[in-house]
This record gives sequence, C-alpha cells and structure tokens, in this order.
Amino acid sequence: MSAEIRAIGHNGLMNSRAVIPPRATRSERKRQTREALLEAALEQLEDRGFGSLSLREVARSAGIVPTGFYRHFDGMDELGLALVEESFRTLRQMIRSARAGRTDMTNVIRASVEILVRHVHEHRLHFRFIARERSSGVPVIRRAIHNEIRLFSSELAVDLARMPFLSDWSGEDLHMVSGLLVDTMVSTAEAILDADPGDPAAEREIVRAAEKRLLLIALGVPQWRPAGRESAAAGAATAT
Amino acid sequence: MSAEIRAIGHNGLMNSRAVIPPRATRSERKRQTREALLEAALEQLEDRGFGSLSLREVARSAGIVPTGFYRHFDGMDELGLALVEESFRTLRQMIRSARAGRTDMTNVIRASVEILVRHVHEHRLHFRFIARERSSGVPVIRRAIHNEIRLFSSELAVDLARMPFLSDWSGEDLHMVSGLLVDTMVSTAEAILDADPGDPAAEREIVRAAEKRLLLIALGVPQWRPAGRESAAAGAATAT
DNA sequence: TGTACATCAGTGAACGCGCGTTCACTGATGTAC
DNA sequence: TGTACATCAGTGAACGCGCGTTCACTGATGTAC
Repeated sequence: MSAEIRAIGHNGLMNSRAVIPPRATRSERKRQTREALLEAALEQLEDRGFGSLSLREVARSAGIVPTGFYRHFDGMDELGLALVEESFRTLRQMIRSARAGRTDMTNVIRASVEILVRHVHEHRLHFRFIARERSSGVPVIRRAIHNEIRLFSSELAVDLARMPFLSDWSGEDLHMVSGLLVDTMVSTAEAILDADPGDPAAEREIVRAAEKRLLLIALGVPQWRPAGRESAAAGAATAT
Repeated sequence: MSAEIRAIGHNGLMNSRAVIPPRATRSERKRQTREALLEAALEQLEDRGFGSLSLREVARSAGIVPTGFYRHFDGMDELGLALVEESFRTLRQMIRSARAGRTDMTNVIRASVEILVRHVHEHRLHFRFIARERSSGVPVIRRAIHNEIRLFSSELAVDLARMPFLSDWSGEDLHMVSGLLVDTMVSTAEAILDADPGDPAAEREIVRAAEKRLLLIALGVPQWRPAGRESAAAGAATAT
C-alpha cells in the first residue's frame, strides 16, 4: 500500500492504453483490467449463455490480448465464479436495504417489490447473469449460484422466525415459505429482465402481479397451522 | 404410403447402418435419423447449454456425417425449436393426465405433484431441456419456451375459472394464481432434476415442500376477495 | 535522491483443433410405364 | 412383373476461421540500498 502511494508520486506519463487513467499504481491498473474483464463478460451475456462465451472475445472487448487474460484468471470458469461472487454481493446489498424499513404486511410487500425492481434496473447485468446461469450451462457456476440462493433463502427464514405471528412455526415450514417467497422474487426479477425496457406499462403489470402473488401467500399464512377452512392443513404439515 | 408398403415388400438387405433396422422405407429411415439427431442433442445437454452444442457433435452422436444434418434441419436453431415442440408435447400429455381425476383440494395437490414428479422421471431429458433453456442461451429458443409456458398458464387459468369457489374471480386474478402455480411447479421440477437421482429421501423432501407450498397458496385463496384478516386484500386487488 | 536489479501486466507469434458450410458424389429407394 | 429413370439420405473432401493454450519477450513499475 505505502509502496503504491509512493509510486503514484513520481512517475511521468506512461499509459499506453487510453481507457485506464495515467498515474495509477501497477496493482490498481491490474484491478481495473480485471474489472474490465468481468464487465466485458457480463455484457456479452445479452443473447448467449456463459458456456458459449470465449476467452478471446472477453479479452478482446476488455482491451487486452488473449494471453493477458491468464494474469487475472485461470480460465473462464474462474471468471464465472468471480461473477457469481460479485453478483451476489450486489444482491446482499439489496437485502440490506429491504431489511431497513418495515411496517405492516401490505407495505412490506409493496416496499420489497419496489426495492427488487429498482435493484434489477440498477444492476441489470448482475441479475441477468444470475437468472441466466442459475439453471443452465456450466455445472460449477450453476452449483455456486444454487448454493448462494439456498443460503439466501435460509437467511430469509431466520428473519421470518422473528416475526411474532410466525413464532410457533417449525423450521421446515419457515423454509418452505421463504423458498416460495424467494422463487416468486426470482421469477419476478426474470419477468422484469425480459420485459421491454421501454414499456413502463408492461413493468407495472409485472409489479402488480408480483404484489398480488405475495399477498395471496401472505393471506395463506394465518390459515396454516390453526387448521382454517382447509382442515387438511395441519394434517399435511405434520405427515411423515 | 402405399408406395412405401410396396417398397418394404421387395428389397433385399441394404442397410449400411446397424442402428436402423433393415427393410424400413426411405421416409421411415429419415424419420428415425431425425429422431436420433433430436435425441442426441437432448443427451448432450447434461452439463452444457444448448447454445454451446455443436452441429458436428450432434451429427456424430446421431451416427451421421455433419453434412447429413442439413437433410433434416436448416441449422441448430431449427433443431432447437423442434425440441421445444417435442418437449411441450410431452408436457401437454402430462396435463391431460392431471386433468383426468379430481377430488378435493388436498388430493388435487397430492395428485398433481405426484403426476409432475412421475413425468419428470419418465421424460427427464425433455424437462431438463425446458428447464435449462427457459432462461438461458439462444433467444429464439428462450422466446419459444416462454410462449409455451404462458399459453400453458392461460389454459390453467381457464380451468381454474370453472371451479365454483373461483367463479367470481377476475381474469387478472385467475392469471395471477395460475402463474404462481405454474412457477411453483417449474421450480419443483427443477429441484427434482437437480436432486441426486439415487437419493429417494431428497426427492421426498422436495415433494413434501412442493405440496406445502401449493397448500399454502390454496389456503390463501378463500381469503382473497372477501377481505379476510388482511383488509388490504380487496384494495390491492382492485387498485390501478 | 540516485542507481541497480526484480517484478510482472501485457505482448505477439505459433500450435494444433474442431467448427459450420460448400460442393460434387453415390447408390439404395421410389416411380412411371 | 421388368425396365428405365428420378429422387434424395447420407458421404467425404475441402475451405477458411476462431478457439485455448504455450512460450519467450518487453518495458514500465516497484524495491533495496
């Protein structure tokens, strides 16, 4: 660190590549190139899967020669895993803002969907990457994403457990609900990504439908254990 | 047709390829090769996306030379669309059996999940193809699958409309429920596909969770319009 | 501060390989008479 | 039924291309003294 700072001080103009500002330290320039590689890969995913991306294409659109790629990643798989990490860092950030303010049930739903939609727009490429590679392509990446989503759903279950009206639910049932909620959010995010970005009406429809779905689920919750009109509820919940 | 039958009558042994039985008519042999190409492609999707499949690989594992491929399809995209068609034919078959017998709500759920799981096992490759290519890869295929699923969800909405306790629901709300149900089924199918095939306990877990999810949704249904404990229900459902 | 040396991000040539697609072909199957 | 001709599923050679990876390299950046 101190070495880098010193280095910034006394070198002249030596940047051969326009994109990267001059006077950056060597490690900072390396970080920037790495970032450019990740960004380039994310952008290529518009109309293809990660599995059909080529190392040469990514290097080319990041502005380096193919062999330079290896200074940053062992190969495309490693870059893919870095994208998973980066994307979920974005997603966790979203959750943190979602946890921030809470009021009653309907407002929670409205606020959650709004936060989801906003984050999908702000981090479109990360969400697209997760949506795309979640179920397809390279096994190692698919598995990494599934693990993150499962972890994610577990954290939500813990959050739910703290709510008074869910305090007597079993862990299994809490996981069931959190899984259902996460899946609904995932499919909402996918719908937003697929919608024509220039069509706000289509997006409003998606938001409306998402809110309704979540509300329907929320309406089922109080009926769960206490054996409401569906007397089979308790039975199915405890059957082996 | 009559020409083919005559042809079967009087030719000797001329099959150069072992896989295909002798004495088949030319058009029958062509159909079989086409089938072999589709099958070969489906099998290749184990650990990669359709977008990274090569025409040569598919032709090779179907037992023909690369150029022979063009006698059956214009290119890989056309083969992909044929797979979409074939896969959804399988899926519609499933729905027909699901529609066959109906009793009360819990039994409908149990039976539906069972039918889904059975079909996923019996047509594993078709389901895997849909699950994989639904959100990833080649745009033309993704769009074709999305259309089929939307159609599918609409048909379910029509079915739901016939149920007495849903007779006064708006079309929009029926589509919301059918969409939620379809998404739940899709994610259940994906879970089954991802589970270790040699681990029946894991599969039982998935089935249990799926039944619970559907039950939770079913429990919310009677609370929807009549403004149950969540007085916001009617409001959210009619807001513009 | 100045010098001598080490590090290392990015280069460029080269390799062997599988790709999609073209083309002219073969010979069994199908049709007309 | 037998013959002469048409069809067409599958062949095999050939093409130019982009791929991942190796290797020895360059020269700016960083470090030791």
